[in-house]
Amino acid sequence: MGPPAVGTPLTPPRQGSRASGDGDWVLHVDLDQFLAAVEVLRRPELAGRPVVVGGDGDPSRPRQVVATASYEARAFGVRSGMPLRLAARKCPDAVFLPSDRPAYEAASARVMATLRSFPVVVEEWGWDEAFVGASSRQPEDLARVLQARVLAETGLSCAVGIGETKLQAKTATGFAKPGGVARLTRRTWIETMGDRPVTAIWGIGQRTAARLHDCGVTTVVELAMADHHELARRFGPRTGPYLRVLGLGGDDSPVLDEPHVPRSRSREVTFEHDLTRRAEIDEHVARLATEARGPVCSSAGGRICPAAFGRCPLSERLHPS
DNA sequence: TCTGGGGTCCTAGGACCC
DNA sequence: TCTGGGGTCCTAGGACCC
Ligand SMILES: Nc1ccn([C@H]2C[C@H](O)[C@@H](COP(=O)(O)OP(=O)(O)OP(=O)(O)O)O2)c(=O)n1
Ligand SMILES: [Mg+2]
Ligand SMILES: [Mg+2]
Repeated sequence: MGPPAVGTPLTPPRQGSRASGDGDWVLHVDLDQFLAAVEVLRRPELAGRPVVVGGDGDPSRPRQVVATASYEARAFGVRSGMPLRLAARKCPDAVFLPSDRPAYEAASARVMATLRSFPVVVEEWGWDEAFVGASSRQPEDLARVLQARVLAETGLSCAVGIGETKLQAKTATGFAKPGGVARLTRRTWIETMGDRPVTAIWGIGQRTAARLHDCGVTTVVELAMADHHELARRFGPRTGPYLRVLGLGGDDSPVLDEPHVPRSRSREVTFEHDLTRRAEIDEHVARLATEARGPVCSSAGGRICPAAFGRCPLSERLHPS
């Protein structure tokens, strides 16, 4: 989440048209151990076992990472983004599986279709999550109905967060994992999140946290109380004040049901051994560019990015043919 | 153990125009 | 002859997320 498209609301989250009017709620649905769950669905004998999905599924090969790990594998310390070989050390008995995008895309589509079958507004966010805008006296009841329907239709379980803002709902989902329902509101935001580090907020990572630390802001409540002039000076006229809005639990930006229109497409690959010959590099760059561009008649652009870890990635925008 | 691949949005700065 | 300020459009790169 970046700054709001227009203006810079400095007031605390307020009642919004769709987000937080009386009886209006934002729900955030996030599937549990998504890729691993999809794999277990097709191979039920894996249920209860540590499962690690990532790369080509061969943990003896370098330059591959974990996409996700089942909760059983997480108990051994395996996490998304971790080198596959490290995962194999931490959990030698895990079942390692290659990533199968088409299967996950199909599962994701079924989940989204299930959510859209309700009289609610659905905003997809990535493969395995969605914001749901709904009017409900008992949002927890609605959450459980959504969970039951998703499970019945797809065999997948999910957690649901409830809030007056997207940020509250998204954050609440973390407390609902796995399979549960949790609510976070303006009233409970500071008591729940106040003492946590600013990185607990969706959209604030290590770099921003380090810069905030330089101006004495470490926790969420400190961010919520920070001087927005100071933040504006350090982070810019839009980003600075918006950071404080995040500290306060987010704004009333609505759940949008517009069909997702991809902004970009890209292809990139990391080679087991660095490429050294110029001709070889050119060959792969050309191939990736062609793949990114897609079918001849496609009107989408894309990026190529010949890069090595720790070096400068180079990229260039491609244009519709 | 040695760090993927696919995205999103924002900002800075250059080109160009008035 | 030099210069200003503002606006729009574009891209590379940064930061973040799943
Ligand atoms: N660094 C990451 C993080 C996530 N993913 C993929 C694999 C995950 O299965 C999926 C969803 O991400 P989540 O953060 O929602 O993680 P999970 O759904 O796997 O687990 P959780 O139950 O914690 O949501 O996105 C990935 O490829 N690389
Ligand atoms: Mg998930
Ligand atoms: Mg997710």
